[in-house]
Amino acid sequence: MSTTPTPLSDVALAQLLRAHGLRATAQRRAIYGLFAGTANGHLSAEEVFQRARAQLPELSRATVYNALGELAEAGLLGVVEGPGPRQFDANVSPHHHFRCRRCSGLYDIEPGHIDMTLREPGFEVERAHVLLEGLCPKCAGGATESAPPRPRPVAG
Amino acid sequence: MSTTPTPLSDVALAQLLRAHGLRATAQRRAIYGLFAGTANGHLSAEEVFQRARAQLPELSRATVYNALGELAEAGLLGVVEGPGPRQFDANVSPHHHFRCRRCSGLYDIEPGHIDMTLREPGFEVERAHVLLEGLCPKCAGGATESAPPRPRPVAG
DNA sequence: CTGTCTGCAAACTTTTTGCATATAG
DNA sequence: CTATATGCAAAAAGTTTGCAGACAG
Repeated sequence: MSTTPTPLSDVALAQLLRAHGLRATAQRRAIYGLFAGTANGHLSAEEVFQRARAQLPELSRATVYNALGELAEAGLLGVVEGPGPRQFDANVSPHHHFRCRRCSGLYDIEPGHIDMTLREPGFEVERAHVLLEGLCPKCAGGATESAPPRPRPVAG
Repeated sequence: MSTTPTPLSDVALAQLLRAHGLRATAQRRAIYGLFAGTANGHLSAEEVFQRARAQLPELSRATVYNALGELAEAGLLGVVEGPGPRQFDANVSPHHHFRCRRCSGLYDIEPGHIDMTLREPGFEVERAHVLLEGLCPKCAGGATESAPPRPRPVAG
């Protein structure tokens, strides 16, 4: 139940960003630094905004949303959708999640620890949901790879 | 990849609702009828609103949201969270989902068909996410079962 | 320099809420 | 009858967008 507890230096952050094709702006460094630093953190856009603003009072929400989206697309952050605001996850290795119905806390669950009846002690699973994402037969077949990344859902 | 294709009668709908502790109002019958009728449907609140309004022009969105929430809580509908609007699912038996990155289509995946590399032919899985919900050790232990059902997330 | 990123403000989508009226049981 | 559900309208929450100016490379 943990992630890399590596508080990255500002230079290291910049390198990481560039290595992933992103310009190393102060905003992105601060934002990604929150994750790289605090490790196993799950943060919402709003939480990121609040914390990053401590270092960059000028920071705007739009930039936070942009940056988080880019970091996620670049593979530096994971995204967890569910009830309530989207959560961004410092842990990008394949793993799952447990969300508490009462406190809404989000916990990492290692792949090996899951057999649909969860061996992780202490957790009382009431509902398990697997959501796969990718291309459906309609879209995968013959389609010319290039389309709106997120055309407002329609549920086929 | 299917659900009960049973177009329930109005009386049957009413009975079902009452059996689950819900008053059988015209609105709820119309709304739940959409699911019980069209079977394997995944519908967003907005889609439900549009379709149900055909029968009940007075119907309001607030009522749709209320009804869907109650139906879900009663176990008559499943809920699928993800990118975009929440989807309500007529299929309440344990199963999973596949969402297409391109068209956002949502497909039922039977439990047996999933081994994290999906044997369902035609689907190209790019991302698999398991989200478990229930009570975490903090909340399960000693806690006096009674708390806000959905206290705005905080991600512990 | 030049293309990308930022901040601002405004819009948009989805969902929730308060309150008076209507209706199921 | 009475508690519960509805409709309306307004607001909240979360996210996206357009555009002029700033900054990384």
